[in-house]
Amino acid sequence: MRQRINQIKKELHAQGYKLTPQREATLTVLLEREEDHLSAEEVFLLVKEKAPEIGLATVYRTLDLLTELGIVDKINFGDGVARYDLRKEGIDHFHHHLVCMECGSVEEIIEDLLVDVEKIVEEKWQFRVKDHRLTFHGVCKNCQEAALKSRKKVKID
Amino acid sequence: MRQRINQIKKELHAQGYKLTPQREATLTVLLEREEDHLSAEEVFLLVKEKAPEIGLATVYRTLDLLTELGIVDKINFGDGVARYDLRKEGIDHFHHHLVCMECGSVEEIIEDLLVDVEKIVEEKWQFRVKDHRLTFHGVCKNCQEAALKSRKKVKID
DNA sequence: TTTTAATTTGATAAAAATTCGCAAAAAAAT
DNA sequence: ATTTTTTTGCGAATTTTTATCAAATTAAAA
Repeated sequence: MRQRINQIKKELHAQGYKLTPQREATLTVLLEREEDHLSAEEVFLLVKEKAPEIGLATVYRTLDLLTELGIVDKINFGDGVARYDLRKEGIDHFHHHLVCMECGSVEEIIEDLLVDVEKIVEEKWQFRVKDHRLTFHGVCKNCQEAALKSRKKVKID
Repeated sequence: MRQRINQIKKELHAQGYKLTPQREATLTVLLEREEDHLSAEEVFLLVKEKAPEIGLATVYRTLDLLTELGIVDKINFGDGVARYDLRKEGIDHFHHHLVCMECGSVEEIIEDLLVDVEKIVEEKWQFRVKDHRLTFHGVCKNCQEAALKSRKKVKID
């Protein structure tokens, strides 16, 4: 993790920005909760535990900055809040989400499923693809099983 | 267009809702600007031209209702506003977007590019896919050409 | 056709998320 | 040590969306 932060520190410096304590605290939170998809507010609350003096605006500014540098992805699942997602090391842009319509859970897929599709888009629409967002909405494994169980229960009753 | 509205009227009635003049005006706007991706505010202004007495809240309510019934898709390109997009007739969910990072234009693709990908997701992650959102970010044809031209110009200067 | 009940609406207030303005603090450059 | 630049924290302001509620509209019942 230290190493990862150092890497990002370099990227910041390369663009003329500094790794301030506030920015480091924010990054630490993002790293610690890499699996999650935190909103700015959520990041703020978590950072506050480490550095109580930090302001919400600073968190927003930091997240903006990291987004601009391509260190995090700003995503939106349609619930009215922006969420921030640390990019995996070495991976350009390929990472997708499975959003469960029942329980709201968000699972991540780190596999590139779109190589062929991108090729089609580039050729057929003459569109130079730089990045993409792919989200599937549906029912996760858990909820499928839960639904099955509760249906069985109803039958018994 | 009349026909399309009538079809939707039936869908509304089937769910116990009425096609009020306000709702019809909203639908008309959505139909007239099918190519665009209007925000609630934009829809509101356009509807106001036809029916000046309409309130913003009603437009929001109507768009919500239409979203719930699956007549429109609520999408979010990350610019902080929800946009609403009439679904094509007969087409379930397959429609994607090309968002240009230079000029902000949004092009629509009405082709299903994800049949294979969905199959993989269903199998590998045991996730029952109901819908998806796929957006490509990149540079549109126009901007590519413009960039080419301006580069040539610089060379001449 | 009048009465009654249920839906829908418009206006405005309220809420939620994000950005702005600006003086103070911190860091870097001179 | 001073000056300049960046960054921060705070609160106010903005923006987008939702909630409230009485009035208007529509459908149903009598």
